[in-house]
Amino acid sequence: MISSASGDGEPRQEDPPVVPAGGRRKQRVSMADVARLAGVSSQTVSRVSNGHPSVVGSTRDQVLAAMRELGYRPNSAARALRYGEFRTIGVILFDLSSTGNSRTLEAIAAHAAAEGYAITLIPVAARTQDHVMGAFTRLGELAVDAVIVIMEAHLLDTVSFTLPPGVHVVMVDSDAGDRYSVVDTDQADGARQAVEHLLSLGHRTVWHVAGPAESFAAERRAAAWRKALEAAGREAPPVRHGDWSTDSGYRAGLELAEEPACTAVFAANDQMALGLLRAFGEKGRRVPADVSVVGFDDVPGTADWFVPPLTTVHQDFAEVGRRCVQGVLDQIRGGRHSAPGTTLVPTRLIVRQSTAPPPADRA
Amino acid sequence: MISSASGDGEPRQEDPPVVPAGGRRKQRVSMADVARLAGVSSQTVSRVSNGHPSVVGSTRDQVLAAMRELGYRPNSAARALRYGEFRTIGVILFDLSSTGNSRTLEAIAAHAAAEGYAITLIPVAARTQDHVMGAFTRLGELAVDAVIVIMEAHLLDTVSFTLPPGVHVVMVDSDAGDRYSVVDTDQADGARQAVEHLLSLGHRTVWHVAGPAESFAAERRAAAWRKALEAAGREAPPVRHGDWSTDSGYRAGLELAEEPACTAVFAANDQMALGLLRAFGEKGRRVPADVSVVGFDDVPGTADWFVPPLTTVHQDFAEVGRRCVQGVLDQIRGGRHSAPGTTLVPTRLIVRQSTAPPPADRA
DNA sequence: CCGTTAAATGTTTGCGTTAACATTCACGAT
DNA sequence: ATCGTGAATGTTAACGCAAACATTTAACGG
Repeated sequence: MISSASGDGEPRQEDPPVVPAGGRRKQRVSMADVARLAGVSSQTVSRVSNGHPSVVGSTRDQVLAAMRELGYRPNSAARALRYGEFRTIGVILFDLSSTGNSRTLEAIAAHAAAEGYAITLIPVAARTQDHVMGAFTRLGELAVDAVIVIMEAHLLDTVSFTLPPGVHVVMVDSDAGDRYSVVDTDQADGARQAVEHLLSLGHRTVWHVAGPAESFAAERRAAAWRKALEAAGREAPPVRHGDWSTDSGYRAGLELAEEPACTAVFAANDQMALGLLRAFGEKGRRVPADVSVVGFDDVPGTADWFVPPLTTVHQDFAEVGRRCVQGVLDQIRGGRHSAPGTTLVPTRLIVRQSTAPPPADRA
Repeated sequence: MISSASGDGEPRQEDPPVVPAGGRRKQRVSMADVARLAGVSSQTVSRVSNGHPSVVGSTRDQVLAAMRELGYRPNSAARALRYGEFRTIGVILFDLSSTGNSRTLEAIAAHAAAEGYAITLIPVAARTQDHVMGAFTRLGELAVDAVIVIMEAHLLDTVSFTLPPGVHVVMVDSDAGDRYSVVDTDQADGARQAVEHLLSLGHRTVWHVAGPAESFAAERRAAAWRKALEAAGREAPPVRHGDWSTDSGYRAGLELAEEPACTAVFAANDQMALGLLRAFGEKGRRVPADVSVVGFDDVPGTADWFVPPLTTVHQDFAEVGRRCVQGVLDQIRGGRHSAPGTTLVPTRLIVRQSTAPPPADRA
């Protein structure tokens, strides 16, 4: 019995093997500790830890055993200090409540992880210059090699100065393509598809419920809507502005229901389209028999469950996230900084049941 | 393509003054650099940087000026190495696509930021032991002082060993309250409120569409539903299991629509409730005249826009996030580890228009 | 004037890691 | 034997910061 020396055996199962007895002990195990136990130098431990080839098998095994026994894990702060990089990407954003943002973030996190990068979140409390400034200040003190900014560009104009040197940047959803590296979904083409779909069904023109005026995405969609109508030689009806919320779409819908000429509406997002559906329903305007509605976003598990299921423009947020990560990694690895330019991720129209030809008397 | 439509053409714009001319030079400015320029020792720079009192005004100003001129920012890796802590909290989660998770994360990020902590995201690619294990392994190499785990507990059983020592943990939505520190919404009480509301309207009993069997939250809600029925001396009808998706709710709804005795349904989340509404609509069962429906979650901007607006149990995700951060900070500051125990965040029933007394012939 | 004290600043050191260089050792060629 | 040669391992130094300790300076009572 090898264990006789230790007095009693330890038949008890090791409950939480994780907490070192004292609770507040020396906590971290360093290479030196492992080296001591394995009877080698800490450099050898480092080599094993990094899979360096010139360590003979027997030594490697000893070191690995010592690591396991002590529960060694490398100290990433020391590593970062040594290498001068953190292998971390910061993400600055306003809110996660929009599907688009959270899905983009999810994709960013997944791809960054695959590349061995961690994601640090830098939330911005409110949409004010002050808070944005604060976030960028915090960013300056943070351990990140690059930043992905998910934010309307106009809020950045006054703070771009404070972007710390040596930090690479990619923006999402921005019109700053002339100054920064930008990834965006092809808003304009999505809006064009929506309008052309409705026109091809026989509608005279298409009404538009836009997002808030401060939003670049909203502006883009509105501009493309107008352009597509002009290209087809149709008149553009007056625009209603919402704030992305279901409620604002509802209010716009109550107004539009009173417009007898309105047979087709393009809403700048699905939430507002939902509000439209509700308003039209209450006003006795049937969708799609009397009015056709197209949304934007294709919120999964929702847009397809509207009554009726919503024809909408699908955005590929996962692809946006992927390209963001690709963008910052290119910058980091290439040593370049923010090469200005815009990458557009295609959108596509998903035709469901909220669109149909206009009523016969208005065709 | 970049639409240069914004063609303002203002070449007068100041370049960021921060980048040292060479563009790609030694990049990082250290305390030593600042010290040299200011003509002081690097320790004095350190003192200024940390607001230490014993630096005379004139010296402080000199140092601050030098910092500004060089664009100095402290190296958090060195700081972390020195202090032995990272001021960072890791968050492990499966997906951000559920409203609950993303809202919880948002609250966590906001409160952590307020406390001077950063958030590092550790996404888990898929719901398999392998992937979970992988995430925890990565976690071991990550620069975090504590971890918040947003995940069904049963997936953790086999991996709990690998929780690195010295890392504090708080779990969300878990039944591991006996082993870990857990924060959860009061699922059971929410379900109880839903059932009692329906019974008080006069329904004989309440049917239930549960979440997937693996989910602890689903199990809790189902158990509380059953208990509330029993407490009222009612029979519990057979449970349908969905998978949280709208579609699974729809399928369950098609079945329930064939049950003439079914006048009240409690769905384990809003998505499935939406599917129910749709199925009942298609089958000619009016909500709430023929059947009452209650959901769970109160997805903002959505549940209140269902047709009819959904009576549902509101979850305070922001509060959950807040308490998670509070929990890990208590552990970090108190030097304690994961004090087992569960904190429950209250839920409350929001009565809208999807519930009503049962049809007269079935009261 | 000195000595004492405290305030302001400087010097040394080590946090954990790894690149760069130094050493040891076995072995085959001379 | 002796000397390379190269593979395996060890030693040193530095990354940027701040605690601990050391030094200088100013102020003041005797």
